[in-house]
Amino acid sequence: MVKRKYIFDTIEEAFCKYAYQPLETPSMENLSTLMGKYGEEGDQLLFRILDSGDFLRGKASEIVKDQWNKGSASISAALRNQIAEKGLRYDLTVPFARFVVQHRNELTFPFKRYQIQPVWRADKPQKGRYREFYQCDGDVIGTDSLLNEVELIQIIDEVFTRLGLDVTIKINNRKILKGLAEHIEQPDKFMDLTMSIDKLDKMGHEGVKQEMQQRGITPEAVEKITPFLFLEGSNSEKLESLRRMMFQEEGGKGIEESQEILEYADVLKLNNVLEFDPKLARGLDYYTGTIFEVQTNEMEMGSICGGGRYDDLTGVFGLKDVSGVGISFGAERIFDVMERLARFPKRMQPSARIMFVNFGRKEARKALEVLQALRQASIESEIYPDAAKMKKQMSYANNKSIAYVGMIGEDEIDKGVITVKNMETGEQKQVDLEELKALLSG
RNA sequence: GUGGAUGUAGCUCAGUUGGUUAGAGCGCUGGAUUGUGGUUCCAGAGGGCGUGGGUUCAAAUCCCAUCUUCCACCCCA
Repeated sequence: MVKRKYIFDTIEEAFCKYAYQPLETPSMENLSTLMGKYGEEGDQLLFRILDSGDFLRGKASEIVKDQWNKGSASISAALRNQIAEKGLRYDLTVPFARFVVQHRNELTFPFKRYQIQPVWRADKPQKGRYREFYQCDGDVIGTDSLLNEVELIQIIDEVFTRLGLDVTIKINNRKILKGLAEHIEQPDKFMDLTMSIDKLDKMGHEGVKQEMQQRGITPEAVEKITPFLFLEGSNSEKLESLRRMMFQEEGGKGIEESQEILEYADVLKLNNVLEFDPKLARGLDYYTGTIFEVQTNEMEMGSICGGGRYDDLTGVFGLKDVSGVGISFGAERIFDVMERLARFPKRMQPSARIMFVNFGRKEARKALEVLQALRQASIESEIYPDAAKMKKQMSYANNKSIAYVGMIGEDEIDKGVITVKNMETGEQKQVDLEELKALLSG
C-alpha cells in the first residue's frame, strides 16, 4: 500500500504541476455507454452487473426459445444482454467523455483533468494483467493543439524520471497508419493492418506477413508495406523517408503532426528517449491522431503507459467536434516493474525516530508529555501501546528500524530524566528533554 | 474464449511406486537474560493436506467434478 501510494503521489503531483483538475467518476456505467468503444474484443471484456429484481420473470424462456429457434451461436450472450444494463468501467477515458458531455455547460474548455481510479476487465489474469487495476489518466479535451501532446510527453518524462525508471516514449500517428492502408489501396483493412503491424516485435517479419495475408491483405500489398516496417535512423530521418514514400493527404497530415510534436519536444530537455515509431499501433478504436506508448528499457513488460488523441469520442454521446488527447499510466504494471527492479526508496514506511517503552500507566503518562513536546518539534515519535515485555517492545523497535528507544520508568521519573538508547550502537545515556530534542533532530 | 500448471503450518516449500504419529527453513511463543533489541543456544505451539464426490483394507498421493492462484495464446495498462 505504501509503495502503491508512492506511485500515485508521484503521478498526482506531476499532473497538479501542469494544472490538471482532479476528477472521479462512478465505478458503474450504463452498458450502452461502454459498449462498442473498445473494439469487438473490448465488449467481451466488460464486467456486467446483473439487474436487480426478478428480471427473469416471463422473459427467460422466451429469449431462450427465440435464440434456440434462430440457431444462435450463444444463447447465454443473448440472455446476458437482456438481464444486465449496467457494467463496471473498462477504462477511465470513456466515462470521462460521458462526463464531459453531461457537464458541458459547467466546464471551461479546454478542460484538463486527471483521474486515478480502478478499472475492471473480464479477462484471464496473468503476468502484468489483472481483472482489477488502477489507471492514472490525464486528458485534455476541447483543443486540438499539439502542444497538449507535448505537455503529456513532459508529464510522462517527469513521472518516470522521478520514479527512477528508464523508459522509451514511443509516438506515432493513426493518420499515418490510415494513409498506409490507403497507400496499399485497402482502406477497409485499416484495423487488420494496424493489428498485424503491432505484432512485429513478437512474431518477426515473416509472422507478420502471414498474419496480414490471413487477415485478407493481398500479397502485393504486403510487399508494398515491407519498407515501412524497416525505417531506420533518427526520428527526423524516419519522417523524411516516410514523406518520400507516402503521398496521401491523410498520411501526410500524420507526418506533419508528428514532426511538429518532435520539434516542440526538441526544446525540452527530456530525460528519456522519445522515439517516433511508425510501427506503433494500439488496439483501442477511438484513437484518431497521435498515439503514445511507454516501455521500460530495463525488463520485459507490456506497455506501462499509453494514450492518444481521439477526435470524436464525445460525438457518440451527442457532442460533436470536440477533440481530446490523453494518457494513462498503468499503476499495477509500474508497481511490478519497480518491485522487480527494487526501485522503491528504502525509507518509505513512515517510521518513528524514537519509540518510548511502555512501562505501565503512570510511566506512560510521563512519556506522553515528552511525546507531545517532540511532536510539536516535528520529531516523528511513538509509544508502544501495551505494557508488554521489554523484549517484545525492543524487538518491535528493532524490526521497524527505529533509531532510538526512550525509557521513562520509575527511576527516570524520580530523577527527572529520560534514558535514551541508540539502537545501532547500543549506547545508552540519560538526558533531559532539551538534550533529547537536540539529539533527535541532529 | 483455447491450452498448461498450481493449491500441504502465518510465509516459502519438501513429501518416494498409495502404507503407521505429514516434515524443513523462516516467522511466532517461552527460557538462558524478571528494565534492554539486532548475534548465539535450548524448548514449545501451530496442519480438517483448496472444496465435494469416487476407487481401495488403506488416499496429501490414484480418478471425476468444482473453485483459487499462476503461465502461454488472443488482446491490453
